Amino acid sequence: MARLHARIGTLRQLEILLAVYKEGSVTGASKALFLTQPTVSMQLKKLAEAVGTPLYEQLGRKLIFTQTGLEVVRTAREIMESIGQLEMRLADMQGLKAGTLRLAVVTTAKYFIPHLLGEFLQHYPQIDIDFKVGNREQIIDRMAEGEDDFYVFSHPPRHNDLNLHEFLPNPLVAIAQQGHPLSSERNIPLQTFVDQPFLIREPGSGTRYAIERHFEQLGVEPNVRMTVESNEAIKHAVMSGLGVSILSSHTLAFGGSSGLARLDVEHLPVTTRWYLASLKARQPSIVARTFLDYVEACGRQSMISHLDL
Amino acid sequence: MARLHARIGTLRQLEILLAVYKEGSVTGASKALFLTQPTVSMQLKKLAEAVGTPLYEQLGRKLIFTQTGLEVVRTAREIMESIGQLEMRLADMQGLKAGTLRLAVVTTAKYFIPHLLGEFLQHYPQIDIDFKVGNREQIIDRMAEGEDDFYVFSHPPRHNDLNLHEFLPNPLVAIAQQGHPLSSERNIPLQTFVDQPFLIREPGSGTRYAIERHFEQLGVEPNVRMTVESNEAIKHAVMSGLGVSILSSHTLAFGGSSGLARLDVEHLPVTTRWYLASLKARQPSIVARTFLDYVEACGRQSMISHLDL
DNA sequence: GCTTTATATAGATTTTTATCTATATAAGGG
DNA sequence: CCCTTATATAGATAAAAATCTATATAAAGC
Repeated sequence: MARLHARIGTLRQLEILLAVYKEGSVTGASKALFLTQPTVSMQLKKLAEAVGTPLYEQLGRKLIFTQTGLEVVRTAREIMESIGQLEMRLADMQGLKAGTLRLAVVTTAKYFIPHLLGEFLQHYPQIDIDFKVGNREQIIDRMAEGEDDFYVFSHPPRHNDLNLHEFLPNPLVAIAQQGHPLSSERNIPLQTFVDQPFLIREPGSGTRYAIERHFEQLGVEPNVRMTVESNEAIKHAVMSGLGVSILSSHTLAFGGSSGLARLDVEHLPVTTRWYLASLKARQPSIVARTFLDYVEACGRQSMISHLDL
Repeated sequence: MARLHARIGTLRQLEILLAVYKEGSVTGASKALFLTQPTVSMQLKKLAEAVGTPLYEQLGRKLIFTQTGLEVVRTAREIMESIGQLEMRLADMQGLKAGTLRLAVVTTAKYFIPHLLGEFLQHYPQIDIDFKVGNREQIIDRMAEGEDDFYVFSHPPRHNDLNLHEFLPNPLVAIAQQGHPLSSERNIPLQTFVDQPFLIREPGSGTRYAIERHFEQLGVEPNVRMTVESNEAIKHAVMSGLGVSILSSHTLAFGGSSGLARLDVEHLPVTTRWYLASLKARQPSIVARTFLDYVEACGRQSMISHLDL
């Protein structure tokens, strides 16, 4: 019986295979791993030789994994998972709070998450953070890969295989240019507000989703003049008088409301919440559990105190 | 982040660790792996360095695994299991009947199992066989490790987590020295038989277990003069006139009855059966399934045809 | 058609892994 | 006490693994 790795390759080769599978290309994987493309190509060749069968075929610019390749990818994942679990168990035994916390957050959460993380890291300086930002739809897609500890949404998808931890209010408030005629009025009729030129986030964003639902329930339709793919761009458009909008208070916190006025409109703010979502199928690491404990114990209070506008 | 195997060692080192754990010693493992003892010692040292903690301590001549060591053993097993599963899936995909069939059989089964295996291997020459022999008690102990595809018993333990496949009759017959006064008699009274000097297998053996139970049910007690730990030794003792005994027909098959006579005793032979037992918790490999199919389809008939005495 | 993107192969080099022989040290058993 | 059993360490060597630079070939895109 041949030595084990003569039959299945080395751990390094399996690592490289997973990177190629993930990136979808040899060149992409080489960049991600800081290697040259020929290194990756050669390692994959050796792995295929060890296994005894081609792992993928090249179709023009695309790599098409063979069934064998997919099975080897699966096993490589299992092995990496076993190793990851070992490291967690060892860390547990050592009472170490070290490792990587992986978060994927919707765009609007990027305004407060770094502050929350900063405070968390003061307590646990050994923890690394891997922090990805995307709109709601992108984060939902990313969840399918299951590589993150938590996903931060204000409107999590309806899933039975998700753990949801509500952790913070996320009020969506009406804003206008500072000095706007409506800015000095109280209890502005909603219809007056939505008749203004209205700026809204792109389809797929949680903020747009919440606004559309709220307006639908109230039976009003905003006078949309511009769809904008960034909270910052919306703020600047409002500041320059292009229209009014509704944004999360979080985008306005930490000094983010200069040049803007909050409008007092009936039926607003839209009351939403922030959730930490995690996959039930994913065993939480110590780091993940530590973060969750921290958020519930003190991170929440700290973030709320920054929401006054 | 350091390269994977810098944190957990190489697959080879994990293989070696498992051998040390299994053999209980560095020297034992080196023999099992056909390596020198210092090689094994060095590889374990490197593995402990990769993991960052001692894996075992030496207490005089004994190795005591640390908790960390046990966790690494566990992960090594998971990894080997994943690799084993991959190989089975690949073999499945290739329609290959190759791999290793692992059997652990009680002593008496060693008389026919090699013949059965020989015929099986003519059909599937790519299959390797790993074949262990022990008495009933030893095989039951071995089952706790769950490393074998099948365990061959005539009296399997009563377990809910076992699959049992009855596959062959195992008649236990009375024997005496060729030319013995009783050898020409028909329908010998049982009491006459058990009054002869009686030779019996050692406690823990399936044959002894079956005989004791049968005699208990019939309310007789054999005149035991010798306990012998081997079927062959019993046969030779009987041949030289030291007494009579009861042994499985299988020990007498394939030319194994020269110098012996079978006695026609009332209430004998004891009718027992051979079982292939497998653990429900263990996913059967293709090879295991193939063997089971073979046994049920033709191996059984072949073995029965050799039982005429 | 030309340029860009993408993988494979060749050749070379460095580093690492795996293993051996020789020896030292310690513990257990008679 | 001496011999045997057992692991660790030192030093050396060969093989394998990992990686790079250079180049060839093919397909896609403009």
